[in-house]
Amino acid sequence: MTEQPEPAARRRDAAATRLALLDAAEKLFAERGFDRTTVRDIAKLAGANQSLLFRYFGSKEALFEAVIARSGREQLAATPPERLFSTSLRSMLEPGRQNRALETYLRSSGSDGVAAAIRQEVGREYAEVLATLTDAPDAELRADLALAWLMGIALVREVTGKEPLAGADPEDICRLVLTGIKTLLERSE
Amino acid sequence: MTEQPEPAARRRDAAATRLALLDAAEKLFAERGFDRTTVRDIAKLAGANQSLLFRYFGSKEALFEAVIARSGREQLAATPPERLFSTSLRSMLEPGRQNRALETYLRSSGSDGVAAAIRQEVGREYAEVLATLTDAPDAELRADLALAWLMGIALVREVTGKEPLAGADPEDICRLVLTGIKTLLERSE
DNA sequence: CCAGTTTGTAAGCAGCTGCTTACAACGCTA
DNA sequence: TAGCGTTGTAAGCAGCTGCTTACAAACTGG
Repeated sequence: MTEQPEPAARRRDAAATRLALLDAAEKLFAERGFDRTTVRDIAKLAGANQSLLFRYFGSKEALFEAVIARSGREQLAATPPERLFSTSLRSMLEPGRQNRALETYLRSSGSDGVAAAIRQEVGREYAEVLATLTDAPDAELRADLALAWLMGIALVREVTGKEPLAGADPEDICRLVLTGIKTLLERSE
Repeated sequence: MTEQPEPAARRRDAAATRLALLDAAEKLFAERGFDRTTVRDIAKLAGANQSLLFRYFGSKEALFEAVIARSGREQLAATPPERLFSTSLRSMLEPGRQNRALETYLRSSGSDGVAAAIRQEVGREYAEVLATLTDAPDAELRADLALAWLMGIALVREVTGKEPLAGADPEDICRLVLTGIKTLLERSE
C-alpha cells in the first residue's frame, strides 16, 4: 500500500494503463457519445499513447463494448427488483452519480453496429427485471414503458437540459413519476 | 443541334434544388442523426452538387436548423392542447408517419451547438402546451415528465428497437400510457 | 549479463470531413 | 447579340478520423 506520488507514478504497468483507458473512455463516451469521442482524446485523458488503446482493446468499438460491459450491470445486479425502478430513477437524478451507462447510452443513440446491440442488451436486462413487478398479461410491455420513461427523463435532463425538469428536485420527480408508474404497473383492468 | 428534350427535368432551378437538399437532409438526419450524416451524402441523395448546399444554407448546422424549422412545428400548431399528447403519441406510433422531427431529435442527441438549442426550443413549445392541461402548481414539471415519456417511448421504439415495445400495437401502448399520464396530470395530492 | 518479451513512443497512412475556390454553362434583359 | 448575374460543376484544401508500423526502453528468465 505504498502510493508514492512519484513524478512518473507508473512507468510500466499494462493493467493500470488499460484501466486508465477504460476510465477515460467511460467519461468521454458519457459526455459526448460514441461518434464525437475520438481515440486521441481518450488516450490523452488517460495519459497513454493511443496505439496502446488498439493494442489492449483492438478497436474503438471494442473499447466501447468494454466500457458498457463494465459499468452497465453493477447496479442491476445489486438491486432487488421491487426497488429497481426507484433506485435507478434516484441514482439517475442525483447530481454526482457514478453510473454513466444511461448517459452513454443516450448520447450514442445515433450509432450503429456493436454499440446498438449492446444498447439493446442492457435495456433488455433492465426490462426483464421490471417485468417481474406486475402480474398483468402484458407485463413485458408495461416494463418497457416504465423503462422508456426512465430513459426519456434522462434524455430531457442530461442531454436536452430542459427546464424545469433539468433543475427539478429529485424527490419531486420521484414522487410524481412513481405515482404514474404505480398506475401503469398495477392496473390489470 | 440543341433540340434535345431535357433529360433532367429541372436544369436550372435554384428553388427546386434547395428543396431537394432540404428533403434529402430531412431523410438522412432522421435516419442517421446529425453527426453520421455527411454533406456529400445529402447532396448525392438530392442529386445536387455539394457546393450548392453551402451556397444555399451556409453550413451543415444551418441546414439542420432549416430542416427542424420546417418540420418540427406543423403538428404542434394544428392540434388542440387537450389532444396534443395522445395525438403526438399516436402519430409517433404509426408505422408510416411523416413527422421525422422526433426521430431526428433523438438520433442527434449527442450533438452540440445550434442543434442543441433547436432541440431545446422544440421541446419547450411542446411542454408549454402540455402544461395547460393541469392546474397543479408544478404544472410545467408534470408537462416535462409527460414529454419525457413520449420521447423515451420514441427512443426505445425507433432507435433501440427493443421488443416487445418496438412491435407493440399502438392502441395497447396508448391505453397503458394514457392511464399513467392521467394519474400524473390529475393528481393534485 | 544477455536474449526475449512486454510496455511505451513517435510517426505516418489512407480515407473522410466540412468547406472553398475557380470556372463553365445557362438564361434573362438591354 | 452582348453583357451579366445566376446556377451548376470539378477540383482541391486543411484538418481530423481510426488504425498501423517501426522502433526504443524497460522488465524478466536463463
